[in-house]
Amino acid sequence: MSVYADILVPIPLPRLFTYSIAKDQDIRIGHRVLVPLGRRKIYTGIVRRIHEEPPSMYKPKEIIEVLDPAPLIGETQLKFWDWMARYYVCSPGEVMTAALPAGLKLESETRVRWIAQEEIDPEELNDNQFLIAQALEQQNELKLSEISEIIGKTTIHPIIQSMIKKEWVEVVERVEEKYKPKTEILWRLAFLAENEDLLELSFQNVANAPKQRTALFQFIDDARLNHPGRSASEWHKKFGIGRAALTAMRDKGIVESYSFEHSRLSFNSDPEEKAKPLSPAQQSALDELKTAVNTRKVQLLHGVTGSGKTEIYIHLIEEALARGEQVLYLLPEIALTTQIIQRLKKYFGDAIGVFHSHYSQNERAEVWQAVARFPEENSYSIVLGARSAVFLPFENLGLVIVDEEHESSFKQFDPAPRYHGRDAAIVLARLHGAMCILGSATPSLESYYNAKIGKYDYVSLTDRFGELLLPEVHFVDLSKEEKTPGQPVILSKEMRNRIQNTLDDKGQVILFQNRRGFAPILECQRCSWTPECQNCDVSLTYHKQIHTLKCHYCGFSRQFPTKCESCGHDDLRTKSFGTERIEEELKIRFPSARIGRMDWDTTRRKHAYQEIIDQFARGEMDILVGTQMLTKGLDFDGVRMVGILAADTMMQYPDFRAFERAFQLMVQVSGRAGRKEQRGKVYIQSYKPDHPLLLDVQKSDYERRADLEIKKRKEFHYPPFYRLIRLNIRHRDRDRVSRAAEALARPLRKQFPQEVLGPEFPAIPRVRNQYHKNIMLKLGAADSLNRAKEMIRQYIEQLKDHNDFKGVRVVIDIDPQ
DNA sequence: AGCACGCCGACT
DNA sequence: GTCGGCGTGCTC
Repeated sequence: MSVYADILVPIPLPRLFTYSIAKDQDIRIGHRVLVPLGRRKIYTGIVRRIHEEPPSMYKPKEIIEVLDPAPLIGETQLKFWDWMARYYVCSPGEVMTAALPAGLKLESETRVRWIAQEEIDPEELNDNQFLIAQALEQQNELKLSEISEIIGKTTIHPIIQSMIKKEWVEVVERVEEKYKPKTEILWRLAFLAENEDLLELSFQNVANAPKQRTALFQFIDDARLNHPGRSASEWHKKFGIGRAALTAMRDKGIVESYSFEHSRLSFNSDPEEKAKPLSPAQQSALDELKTAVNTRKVQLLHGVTGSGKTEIYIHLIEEALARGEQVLYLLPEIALTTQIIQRLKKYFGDAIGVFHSHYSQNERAEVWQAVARFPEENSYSIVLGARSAVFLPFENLGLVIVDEEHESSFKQFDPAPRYHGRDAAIVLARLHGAMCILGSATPSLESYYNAKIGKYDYVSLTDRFGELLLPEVHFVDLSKEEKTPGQPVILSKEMRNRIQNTLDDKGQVILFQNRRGFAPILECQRCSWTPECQNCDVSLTYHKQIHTLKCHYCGFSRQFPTKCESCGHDDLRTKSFGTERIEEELKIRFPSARIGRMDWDTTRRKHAYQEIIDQFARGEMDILVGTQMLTKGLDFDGVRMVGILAADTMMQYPDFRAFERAFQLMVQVSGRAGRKEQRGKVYIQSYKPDHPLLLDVQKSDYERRADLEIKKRKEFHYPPFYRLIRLNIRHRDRDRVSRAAEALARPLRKQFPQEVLGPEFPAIPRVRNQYHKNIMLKLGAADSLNRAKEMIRQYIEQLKDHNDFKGVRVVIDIDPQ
């Protein structure tokens, strides 16, 4: 009886493929295998099902090789992958691509090789063939991409085919092990240190060479301590033994050099500290959270900045480790700084692994393996990571922490799977039966609402630890500011004075400007009135080309107003300014101050972000200007003052989450002021200093603001009351996109009346020569999410059958941000 | 995602 | 005529 396996391959295909298993192959579910796919490619696959049903329509190919002795992907992981593909409506292959580090995904590469024995008469070759032949003389083998580069063409297959026909070249498929262990050449004693005879002989051999004699003593000491050996550079630096002495000793047969494989990860730091005792408030929060050990209900920990959430996590982690369980600690990428890593390493030493998108593929493969080894030696029981850490091979996960859970950067945007790290972590915890804790100083409305209706438990920690006081929040009224016509006020007079005073007192200043301030929003120069959408409660965006105001959410558009509809003033202008401009202004206003900037542009280099933070922390900078990067996980003791320069643009951003985000950002930035002893000061520039949102920020009244926003969400049919699905339609032809989007929207409107927004061009309608259009679908509690997804799938299928819509791509984004 | 196949406009 | 670009469909 033949046995078959359904294999998952890392390409965006809707189905699994069936292969036959050879008699001598020991294959189980979750095994990593090598399979042929298509004419010549070879891919890494994962075994999903083993059965004895021979396919009737085709003859299955055979599995080439089983890559590991034991299955690499566990049962729970496979279930998690399935959930993700189903929930986020993507192919299982796309999930596999995201989940498995590239170092563990072998893939074949086509190479062309010269095989003709005799010399070929150049007359016989055409130009392209000549170029390839010439290149193959230099290099034995060429990749297809290299050939395409050499002859400067994209279509190269016919040329290669013609050369194969003449038997000049052949193509070979090479599968390379992508993961490469890091190796180092070490020097050690060539024999056992217990061998007295050889020792004696060796000493005679180096009698006339003082350097070698010194070295020999060290080699013997090392050997007795089971030291693996030292590199040539270490011999030189530490003991002054040069390469010449080493090679001389090798020639005499005393020492040897060998290649030593060592991990990129270090397993040599032990915990230095025990968890600190908790304050009464922290202790009671901890006790409340621990009820989840039995209930397995998601816990929302609402703890203001400085309340010591991390300490509580440390206690929970200790307890999970004591139970022999693994821990996953998720943070948004930008909050994953060395500050938090080092802090946790102090308590847990080598037990903690870090997983980051900045890591190389080899490092990621090693972290993967170190998690998989659990609970053996040199393995990770705790992982601190960004969202992709949810894919690590946990077998016995007992605790999942998602800190800064409100951060929208937890959502993967492109490519698929477009998953939310927090939501995926909650599902992962449920699959493992693990405790799940969401932490934030400003919880997302979704989580807060879930806590309100009792789906989650709500634990609040409102005292700042160790007498820390909430910062004092003051407003600067920009409407009272004298201004040069046509120029926005960047730094008001009062803001400049406050900065000067802080600098005079040797305090540091943080100035915050949301990058979103670039969205062109129309504003009255007298009363700061801004036109808003009649359906969506958001500001309209000015579109210069068509001189129209538009809502990016529902697509509503209106004419450019001739005068302010609030005060009748006729001077309406678009306003926006960014961090770079602020930096310039500061340099002019405070020529002697040392000014730094932290935004997307200045942190693109690999360590730039860390360098800026370190410089600022060491007090080598007086003023730091930046975007929301400043809000995350940074504790600076010297900061006396925080300035928020454009509170209004944050609130006017055309998005239903604008107020939620503005509140979160302002509260989080304010939290950077005055960590110890001194009460920090926060100054907020605004044209509407009496805006209720700003007053909530001033009082740090999260709950009032959240309750209010929740009411609005309910009224305007937004999450958490309605689920959103965004359909993104793309094609090179603008009109075809519009027609296809309309054709897709029509059946949706019929099926879900009132709840289809768009189709609309996004703010940037053309990206990389592709036009985009979005349809937003809102699903109420009565609608079944699965039914809706199935329908969308069908509609997209129907769309593709239509001749006019050939080549139109539709991307589905579930719970878009 | 690759890759082959086949259609069609541009140049030796 | 053939070369090469590009759209379309298939991969166990």
